[in-house]
Amino acid sequence: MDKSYQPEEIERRIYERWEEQGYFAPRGDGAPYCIMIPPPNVTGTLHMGHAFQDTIMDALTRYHRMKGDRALWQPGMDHAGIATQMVVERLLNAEGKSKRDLGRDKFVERVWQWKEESGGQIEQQTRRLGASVDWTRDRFTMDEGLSEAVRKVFVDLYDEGLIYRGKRLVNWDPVLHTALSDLEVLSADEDGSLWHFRYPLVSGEGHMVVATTRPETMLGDSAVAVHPDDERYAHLIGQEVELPIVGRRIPIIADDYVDPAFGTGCVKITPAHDFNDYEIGKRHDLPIYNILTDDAALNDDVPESYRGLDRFVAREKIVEEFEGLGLLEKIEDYTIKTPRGDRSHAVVEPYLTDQWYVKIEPLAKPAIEAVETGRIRFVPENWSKTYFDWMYNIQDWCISRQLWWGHRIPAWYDAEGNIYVGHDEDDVRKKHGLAAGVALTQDDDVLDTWFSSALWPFSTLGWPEKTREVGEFYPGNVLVTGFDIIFFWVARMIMMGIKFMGDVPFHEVYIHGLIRDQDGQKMSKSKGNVLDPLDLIDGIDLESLVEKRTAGMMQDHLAPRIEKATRQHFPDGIDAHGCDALRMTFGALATNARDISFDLRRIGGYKNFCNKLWNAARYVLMNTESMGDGEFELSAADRWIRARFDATTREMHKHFATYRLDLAVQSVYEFTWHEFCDWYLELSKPVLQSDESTNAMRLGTQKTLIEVLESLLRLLHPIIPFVTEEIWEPVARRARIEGDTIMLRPYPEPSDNASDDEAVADIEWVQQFILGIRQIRGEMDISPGKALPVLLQHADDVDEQRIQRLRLLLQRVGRVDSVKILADGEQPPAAATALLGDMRLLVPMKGLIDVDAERARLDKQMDKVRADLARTTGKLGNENFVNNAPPAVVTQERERAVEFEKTISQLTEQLAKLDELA
RNA sequence: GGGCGAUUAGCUCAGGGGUAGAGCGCCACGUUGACAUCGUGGAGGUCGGUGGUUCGAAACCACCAUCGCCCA
Repeated sequence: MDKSYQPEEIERRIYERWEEQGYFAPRGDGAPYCIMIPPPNVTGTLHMGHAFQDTIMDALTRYHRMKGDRALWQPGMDHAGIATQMVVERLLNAEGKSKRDLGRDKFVERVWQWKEESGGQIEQQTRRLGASVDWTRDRFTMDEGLSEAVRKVFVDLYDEGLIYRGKRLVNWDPVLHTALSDLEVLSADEDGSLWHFRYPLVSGEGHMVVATTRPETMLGDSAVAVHPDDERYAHLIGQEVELPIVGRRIPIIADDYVDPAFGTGCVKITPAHDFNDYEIGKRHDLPIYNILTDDAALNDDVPESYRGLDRFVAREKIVEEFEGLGLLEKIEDYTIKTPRGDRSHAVVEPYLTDQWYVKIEPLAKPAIEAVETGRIRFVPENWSKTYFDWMYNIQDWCISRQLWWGHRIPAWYDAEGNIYVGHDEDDVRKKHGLAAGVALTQDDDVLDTWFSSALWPFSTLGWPEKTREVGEFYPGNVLVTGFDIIFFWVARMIMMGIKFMGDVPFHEVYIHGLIRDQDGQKMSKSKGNVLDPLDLIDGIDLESLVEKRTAGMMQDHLAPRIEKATRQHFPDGIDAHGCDALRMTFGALATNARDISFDLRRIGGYKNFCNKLWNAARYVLMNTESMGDGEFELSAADRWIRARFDATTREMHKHFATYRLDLAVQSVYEFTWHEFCDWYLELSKPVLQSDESTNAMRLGTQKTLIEVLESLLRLLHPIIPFVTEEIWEPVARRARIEGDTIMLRPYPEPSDNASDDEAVADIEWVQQFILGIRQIRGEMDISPGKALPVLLQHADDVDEQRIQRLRLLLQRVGRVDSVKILADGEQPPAAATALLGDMRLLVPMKGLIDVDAERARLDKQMDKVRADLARTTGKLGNENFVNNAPPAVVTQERERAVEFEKTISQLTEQLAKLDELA
């Protein structure tokens, strides 16, 4: 073995072998365990969030696979309609072409080409992360099988009346020319104005003043509304105003929606271009005047001088004209919530179009119940609140998109505009008895990308065909995802799963936090703070990193700033850390927090951990070469480390069961480094190296070294699969364990044996002894190599026995040269002191120890103990405490007080001794 | 406006009614036959604020402050 762990070559080699050997496929006859990967979009490459999520899912899958479950981690990718179409359109634009130049078929072909590239990259990245997904079952949302599932669901829902076509106001993206669902629209405060317009009363008795943030929409006004209880305007209700510029007479109506305190209390009503106004229009049966085109320019239903103008140009012109007419009352600065498309970032327009909708309420009801009744559990539990809030207020889902990339809606129209829905044209003709001569054209629109994602838990398993997998792996066990897509995805999977499979798609939803940069900022290309997980694994030099972060920017002007920040944050580029170090970092970050700041400095520690493990293995292998058979004897240290391993195993099971990978990482890190390496390996050295030990003792320790290490590797494997696999092979051979791979060996189970209290107490005593000596050594600046004589005062029988049994450990590990028990009454020489229970460890000072330094050291200890004692006596002096606290707590406090007093008297005595010397 | 969350060591974060924790960073010493990607010792926090509940609060409750997210 190399002297240090070198991950690069090892990782690739091992992953290839795992995949070739088919280890990722479900196997055995254990209980099925299934996780569906949230399919990444084929829009590029995986980011830190994916890598984080993949690590969690892989750890869970490997854990369950090792526990003997028939584990399936289903991989796949999402076609991501709008997102992918935009990426490819941008590529085309860069070539000076548009999608219209290509036409629909060629364009879609081009997107498929892109999908192959991007998908290939994503798969390679997934492999580098060590993900044990079953590649043989890889799926894509636009595969034939999954498309069939989409069509069936659409047709079934339509036939049942749960999908309908309707003319409604939608969120219209005038750049992408498509409808968006509510979820795809992001609103943010932007600076704007509030314009106050005068609308003259037809009666000629003055005017009404309406306030609006959208002047241009006045061309489509159908009414002016006031609150029914608003006395200022009560007499005007039922009268009319004349709409300036347009010249249309529109009524003054009363509606509760109007807030009399806002502006003048008069509101212009534009049913075609505002969601609230649309509702009011419906209530009052107002005419709807659509004034916009698909591009959000004004259409031909407005006065001639406005036709064809962009909405924002028209706005200025309207304001000017009002001013010219003397009808502009005033303009106020005003902050408005501006809705923008989450992909195009264009200001979205409420726009009246024909769209397809899913009637959601009948689907939402059982989905709410599933969480209420606990058939689905959110982890952390809190997220169910978010889920409920949304589900109680859910709106019908607009599922049609005016895109080219996606599942074409399986609906056909005849010349009269009649709608026929079916799996394909033949099916439609058969179903409706349409002759071959009847011309049918298919709906041009495609489905919202989340429509197919909603079917993912069963479409990937082969549904609607009755495959074995559907029976076996549906429902899945847990969905691992971020809270940002609870509405987009989680809720819709639950609805569709219950509807079409008659059961929930999974029983637990583990919601993890979102990875942000070291400052808590969301990682995004335009901020230039994205990290490629592969760069953390393989490392990258500064110039390449700068190049990577600034290439292909949508906004070139940001590049210099990004370059500067990058050079500042990563002056030396990024070191290679290996996949396991990255995975362990992600594991440690998998807390319940919703935002996770990824600080590069954390990963270094886990790289060192891998190296530590590697070297521990080297030590174990070196020292077990000559391991024979025969009689063996376990020492206290052997028994102690086995007990500690057992306890750690218990913790690991608990942490996996509760999705606390952070605590799992902490437990196993602590055990590996601080118990196994720092103590046990050190304690094993005297046994292996001393002439005093017997063959049976040596063999006992050798067996313990190899057995605990082998088990430890299995304990760690779900989190750091590569290094554990690499080490496991020689270790397992040495331990005479069969098997080609650690990943199919059983996960350690805690033993049923009672914990080995005697051995634990022995070793804890040894630790206290050695720590006492080390403390003296450290603070007295005595070289670690210098062996010290130690005298013991007040040693009781137990101490004496332990000294006999454990002397070798004290001497070798504590670097103690001799241990001598002072007889009662024997006068000790001047010495530095450490306390171990009632016993006092004395290191004679002659030539070694500075009296003042020792006094300072003891004073410090004294201060601490006195403070402790004061707190304890304070408590005990409080009648309420003694009467009300649980007896065990009171007893504990009393014992503590006795301890502290004893310690104080010992320290006092020792300080007096020092004074005698001075 | 409604909802949710965060505030603990210099940094990143665990914890949780009974003596404040980890990793990283920092200081000192040290090449001890696994590991200098290391070892040993050490410094460092009145747990955001104010009230309340309690024998006891960093933890539970209320309010406030600051920051953040989601929904109108």
